[in-house]
Amino acid sequence: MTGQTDKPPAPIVTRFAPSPTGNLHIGGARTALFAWAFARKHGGQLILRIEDTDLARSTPESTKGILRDLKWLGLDWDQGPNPEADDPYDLESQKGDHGPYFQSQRHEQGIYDKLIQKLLDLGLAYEDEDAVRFRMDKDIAFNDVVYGPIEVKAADLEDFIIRKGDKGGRLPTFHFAVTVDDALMEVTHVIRGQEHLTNTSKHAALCDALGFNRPQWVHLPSIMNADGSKMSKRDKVKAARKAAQRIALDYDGSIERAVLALWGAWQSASAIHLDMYGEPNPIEHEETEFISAYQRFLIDKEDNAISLADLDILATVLPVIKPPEIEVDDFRHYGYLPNITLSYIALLGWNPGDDIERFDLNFLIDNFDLTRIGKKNSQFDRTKLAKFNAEALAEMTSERFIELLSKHFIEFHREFINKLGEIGFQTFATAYQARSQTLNTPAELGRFFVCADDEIEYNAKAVKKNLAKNEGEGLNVLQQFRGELDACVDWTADTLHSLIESFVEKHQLKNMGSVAQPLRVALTGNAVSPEIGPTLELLGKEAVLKRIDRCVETCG
RNA sequence: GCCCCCAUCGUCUAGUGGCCCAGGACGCCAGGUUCUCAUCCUGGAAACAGGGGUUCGACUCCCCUUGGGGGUACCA
Repeated sequence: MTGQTDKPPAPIVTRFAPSPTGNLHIGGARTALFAWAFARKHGGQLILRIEDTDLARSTPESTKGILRDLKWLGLDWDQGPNPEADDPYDLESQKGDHGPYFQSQRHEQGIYDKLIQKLLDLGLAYEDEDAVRFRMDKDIAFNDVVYGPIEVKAADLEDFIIRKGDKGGRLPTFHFAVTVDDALMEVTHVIRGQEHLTNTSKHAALCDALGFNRPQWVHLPSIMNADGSKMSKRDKVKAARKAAQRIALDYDGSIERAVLALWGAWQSASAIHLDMYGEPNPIEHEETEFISAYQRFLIDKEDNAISLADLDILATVLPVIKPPEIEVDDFRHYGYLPNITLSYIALLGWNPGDDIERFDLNFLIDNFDLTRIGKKNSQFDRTKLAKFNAEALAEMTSERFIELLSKHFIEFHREFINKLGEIGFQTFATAYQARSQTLNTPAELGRFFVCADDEIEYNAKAVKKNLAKNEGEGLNVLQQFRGELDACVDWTADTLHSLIESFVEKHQLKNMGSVAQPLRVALTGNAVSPEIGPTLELLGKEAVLKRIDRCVETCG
């Protein structure tokens, strides 16, 4: 009996190894997702390792941000920093037997220096001023699971730095640290972005020199912008700056005057808020804070990415700024659901092989397969994501939708909750569920629910079509129906709906729209709102009558 | 410049020599349902980058061109 041949298969170990130089990018999220799905599919392990060997750019805040973003997405890991720990750097709290999981800490433990010395002793590396270089003098061939066999000739290779000099704190470079850590942590599958494909020859050579087994390399095609350019956080700055410059140009190109005008707008908006709610605007800014945020993003330095906090400050008075979603946190901000975002990005470069596109994470785990990863870069299609998101929002129970929406609004659109109250907010949520692409949609479309009654601006086209046409037919209906509303004692959606129905019948009007449309213009300034019943109920009798009177006065 | 990689509807993709006058999804267009918007239903337009080979037969294999991406850092 030779049971020996039936060795248990080697456990799969994957890792996600971001460098903490900013928030988690949507491309990074997909890399993490694939590493996660592959490990889960095979009952293996996922390691989270923080590659903070760039002293100048790495920050603890970025590490925390990445942990937060992964948590929001719902991705977990078996080894690495503990997301629940107050200080993720704390050695005691890190999970796993192959720690520490921060490269800066591994460096402090001498892990890299010991192996660099070994290479030096073997004559495979040499000192170059205060740095150390590795000799690349042989042809290198390796296999990539996605891209197949790759060969690089020695002539095209150069000796490269494996340990930085004093300037870089004598830390190992990325190439050295990844190779060593992947081997020491017993990683079997290195899943990462395609930008590392060419450099993999360095890692293969290093593995050989150090006597490590080479892992399986799995390089993923890149995710690009809709115009085919590389998707990067700079896009956000570009969009914001463009909008800001457009505004500045409206003020004779004088930035100082644009800033003053914006600040004025901000202050009057705050005053209105105080007037409406009897309490100060929950988002408060100092004048200096506001101006410096504005100036920071006008500075023409693309690497200097604007912070989300700065954007928030500006976005409160610059509704025109809607930067493209690039980072995971942006998607949260704009109200996309984490699981939908994940299943959508899974489709960028991977598919289950049949026509199934709507699937959940369990389906992904069951069906994920490295051989079905494509080679072509793909462009990120926000419209398609939005559609998937809208479907998910529409399908869920209204209880669930209310729960998610109120969570989102407490964080980002507090004023709606303050104004509508708990019960009103539920009605509001239900009214918008089927109309929402994201959790932000109700805030965008339902602005009129929270603005002051005398703040409604009447859209000329809507007025013409629904009020003025046929010698003021709509206006007449509006005035007549106002009497019915004034007399209404049971101010609920159902009653109000019936009220319109019987009014239509009594006056032999064409349909509900004959009343609902003039009402919409009076209440919202436009011809669009949720169903008229709930809209009336939410606004309340007093506001409805006030708005009708003002509309008749203004448009009559 | 040099090196590596990639190439099917606008976009994400299915397709591994005959099942393909190329299928699905998002978007788009037209019509229908509807109090507006959205949803929903029905239908439609829309692609194998170009040129050479190989083969009885190429979207599928090979070569070239073109286009795109990446690398060429004491960034990762």
